[in-house]
Amino acid sequence: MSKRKITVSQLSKISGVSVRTLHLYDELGLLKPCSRSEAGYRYYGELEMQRLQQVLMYRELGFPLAEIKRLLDDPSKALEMQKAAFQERQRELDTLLETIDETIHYLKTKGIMSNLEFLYKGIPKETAKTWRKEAAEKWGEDTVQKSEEHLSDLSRASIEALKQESELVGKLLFDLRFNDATEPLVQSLIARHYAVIRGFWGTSGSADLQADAYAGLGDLYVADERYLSQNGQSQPEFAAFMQRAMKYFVERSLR
Amino acid sequence: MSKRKITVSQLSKISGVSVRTLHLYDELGLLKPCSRSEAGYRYYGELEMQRLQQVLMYRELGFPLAEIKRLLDDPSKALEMQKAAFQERQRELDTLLETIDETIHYLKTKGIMSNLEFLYKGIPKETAKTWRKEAAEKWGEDTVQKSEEHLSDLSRASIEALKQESELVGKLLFDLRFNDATEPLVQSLIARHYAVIRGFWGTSGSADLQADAYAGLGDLYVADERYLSQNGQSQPEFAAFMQRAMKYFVERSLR
DNA sequence: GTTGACCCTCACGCAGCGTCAGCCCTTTTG
DNA sequence: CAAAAGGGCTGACGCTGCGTGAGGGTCAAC
Repeated sequence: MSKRKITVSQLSKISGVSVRTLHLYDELGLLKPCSRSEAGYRYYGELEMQRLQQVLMYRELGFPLAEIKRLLDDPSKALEMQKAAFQERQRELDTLLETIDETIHYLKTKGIMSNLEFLYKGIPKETAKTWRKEAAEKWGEDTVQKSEEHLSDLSRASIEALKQESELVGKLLFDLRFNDATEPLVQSLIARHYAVIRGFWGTSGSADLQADAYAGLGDLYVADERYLSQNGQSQPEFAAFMQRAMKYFVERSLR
Repeated sequence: MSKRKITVSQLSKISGVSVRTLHLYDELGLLKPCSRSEAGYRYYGELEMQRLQQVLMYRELGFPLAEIKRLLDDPSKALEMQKAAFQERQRELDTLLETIDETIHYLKTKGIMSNLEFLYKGIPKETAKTWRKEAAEKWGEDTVQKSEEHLSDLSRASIEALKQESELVGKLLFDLRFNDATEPLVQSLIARHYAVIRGFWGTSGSADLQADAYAGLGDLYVADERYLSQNGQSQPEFAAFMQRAMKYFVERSLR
């Protein structure tokens, strides 16, 4: 039973929030010190630290302070709040999936997909659906062992894949850096690169703006060699190649 | 050349921002109407709509309005802003990877990993590194065709995998719903379930709080049958099973 | 007793809007 | 043709979640 009380600044240092914030939380009744000295000094105990953790957790989830107070003061609301957080996450994932669908649709209608098709010949048009089915088959065989082998990989994979993909596309393009920037193979890879970059950026903004931004990135590659350096070696001719290819891609396929 | 001008409320409806916001942006010089009627009415044209899109794009990326104005008014700053956006995304991905590492580390030190190991026997301890290597080998053979087959899958996969994983774990647990909630196999799957849920929620908050939240989720499953319903059929005994298993897991492994 | 390092309470300021109020303009309706 | 309805305009104040002082007490050490 640690009985030690802690001052504002100490709590501030421990928790990472400012003293001012603690003052405010006190004022709002969100986090009151467990005791005060005669001089008015605030002292916090174990329970207060726990409560602060809770406050910060919900704050991170985007809850307004007033709501956090309600939730923490009325424990019967606990279920509600779990629900909200959970559904929020679900919604985010759904919209992410939607934007990917939109991107694909966008690429198709803009005629870029036809460009890509020569790479994908042998694979049916509805790549997305194919992917879904393959995944379903792959993961459908739910013998415990087999599935479990993949299990721990997946959440890592989900993020890692994004980085890997970007690296892969970069690698392929690097190998082609002495080719003509306008030839179909290069351009189809650039289209893929574009999609990946959109993935990194998020997908807000109109098509036009994305195009501008993408073209700008090509200039950036030339201006700042760090972006495309490999093993610490800058690759000026690769940068120039990318700039040409991206520019051509924007002109031809995105306008 | 569409010459049609548009009023505030119309632009508001199209773009989804409030009229007040448009007024504010005008005042700040962020988005001025292309013309005004004698009565002072604001009229916006094509260019203004495009500019608004840009503003909203950078706003979504978290740029303050003042900075957005600087960026858009001074085209020479374009490179800087691309840089910022790009690095921001990179940083987010990095921290995501970190939190996953932390989670794994956390599970290990808490002794849960030892629980899981019986499922992973045959696979070395450093699952993460193994995964990295496997991926490198798999994608290292960079003959264009082979790699390209996976390419379009990846960005979908990254998000889909998270959902798939959660569904898979749920499915496995469902098949075990008549078993004892405390037996090792069930508990190791629950541990996985816990990790996935953390993934959905994000990973803020202390270990204690996450534990509380997780236990609470178990209650939620029982309280609201929609969470665990399959094909529209609610599964009360499954919910009860999950509640037992999760509760036991929290008591045994997280306290 | 004095010097710092703390602590306190106002109180103002900031972004990014929401939300009136009070008034003018334009379009529709009777 | 006039009146009502529906926008639009410009202030101006409010809100959240703090940062950043000012002005002043307190506490431990020297």
